[in-house]
Formats: sequence, structure tokens, C-alpha cells
Amino acid sequence: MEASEIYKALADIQRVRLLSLIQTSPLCVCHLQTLLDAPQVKISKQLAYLKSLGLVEAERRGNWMIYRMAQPVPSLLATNLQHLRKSEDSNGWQLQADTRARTQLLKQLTTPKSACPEILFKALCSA
Amino acid sequence: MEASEIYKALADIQRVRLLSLIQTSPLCVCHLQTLLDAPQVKISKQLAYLKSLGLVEAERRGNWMIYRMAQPVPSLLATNLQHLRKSEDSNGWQLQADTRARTQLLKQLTTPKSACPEILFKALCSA
DNA sequence: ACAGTATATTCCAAAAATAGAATATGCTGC
DNA sequence: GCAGCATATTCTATTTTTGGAATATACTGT
Repeated sequence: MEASEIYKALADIQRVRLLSLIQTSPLCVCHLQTLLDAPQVKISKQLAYLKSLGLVEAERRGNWMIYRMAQPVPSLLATNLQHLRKSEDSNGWQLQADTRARTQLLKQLTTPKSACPEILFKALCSA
Repeated sequence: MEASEIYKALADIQRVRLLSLIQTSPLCVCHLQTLLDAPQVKISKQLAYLKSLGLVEAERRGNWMIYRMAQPVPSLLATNLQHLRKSEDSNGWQLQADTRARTQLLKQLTTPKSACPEILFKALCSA
């Protein structure tokens, strides 16, 4: 994996947010859409882009697609995600807010009316 | 300085090489041209780009322009340059080779017939 | 003032990245 | 098989990035 590819992936805050969210544990597209508050086509394309680079992998669960980090995570990527999450600027805050929002979202998944069924929730937590 | 700007700067091996070379100590454009073996216009444009981001600064010495890192170096940039230089891939090797070639070049500067005059050499070494 | 050297900028074409609308695919439940 | 949902892909327009040729600028030495 070329370093420049990783930098291109990181050169867009939306892709960074996707990677950061997925890194903690797998998530399905509908959650990423909600968390980034972005149109479906945009999320889908960016995920396809990250997948084409081999940075993430997708697995289908019924109607839903679960995205996860491809292993092993290139150290260049891991280092930068860590750095960004700790940084005290708007990007850092964004990533921290995303992490909190993600926790909230996953909590709601346990309620009966949630969009994503329990099987998906289990898949997420066992990953 | 936006993180994404730094990543854009790093998303091109040629710019990385420029930054890596300049980081060790200032260099003039003619040296960078020689070391990267790239056309003048390309080097000049990429330096202008890095300058527009505030990552490097330029200072004129007679006909020559000396480029140096702008201080303070953003930690995101410093971390990545360090990481890249240590990496065991083609990029890492390239940066290591550049460092060696740079040392060679500066040695030749002390010889009388070198293109860049001694005053420039002193400027480089005192920086 | 003039010629030469180093570097920067302008102009233009080619290539790449981005975005949205529309459409397609793959799955589920009936 | 059909309707509905989640996600992916195609098509097309727009913007951004890149590269080279030509030209401009800034300086030096004479």
C-alpha cells in the first residue's frame, strides 16, 4: 500500500471520520449515514473508495452492509488516526464527537424499534 | 493549518521529498532540482504550493532562493516525515537515498567550481 | 545599459476528483 | 413473483489538480 494512497484517503475529513468510526468497531452504512449526516450516495462512494484501496472490508448481513477495517491496519494509517483523534482542533473535536454519537447510536440499537435488527448489533459487538 | 492540507501536501512523493530534504536544513532550488531530477517549473510550482500552505519559507540570496521549513513545524507533518523516513518501503528508501545524495551535494559545494557560491553554503550550514 | 543566470508566473490543455440524479442490484417478507 | 428497503453503480456536469511551453521577474557581472 502506497503511502500517498493513505494520505489521499486522509485528505478529506469525511473519509477520516468514516475510518475513525469504523476503526473502533464495524458499522453498517445506515449508521455511517446518520452519524455523518451525509447523502447515501456520498457515503457509499467514499466507502467504495476506501475499499478499493484495501483499507476497509465489507460484509453483507441481510439488507445491510457492515464495514470494518481491513487487517492489518497500515501503521501509517493507525498512527494518523490516533494523532487526529487526540488533536485539539476542529478535526479532533469532530472525531471525538463522532465517537460519542456512535456510542449513543449503538445503545439505541438495543431498543426494539431500531432500524437495524439485533443480529446486526451482535455482529457489531462481537467484532 | 488544516490537517487535510497537510495530507494533501503529503499525498505526492515529490512534495514529500522536498519537505524531507528541506527539513534537515535549508536548500536552494537548484539543489532540489538536481536531487529530484525534475524540471524547474515543477519544482518551483510545488515549492510555491508548499509556501502557500505556510509549510515552507523562502529567502533570496542573490540569484538563489533558499527554502526552509516554516517554524514551528506542525506536529502532524513532523510525525509523518519521521515515519516515512523510517519506513521500509520504496518511499522510505527514496527519502534515505535523498538524504545521502544531499550530503554528497553539500560536500561538493565547498569545491571552487560549484554553481552555488560559498556565501550560500554558509547560509545553509548556519541554519 | 546589456547579457546571462536562477527562479517564478502565466497560459493552456489534459487528467483526476467530486457531486447529484437516476438507475440498478441484492436482499427480505409476503 | 412482487413490493419495499438498503446499498451500489452509472451517467454526466463541475471543479480541482497537474504538467509543459512560453514568458516574466529579479538579480549579477561587465
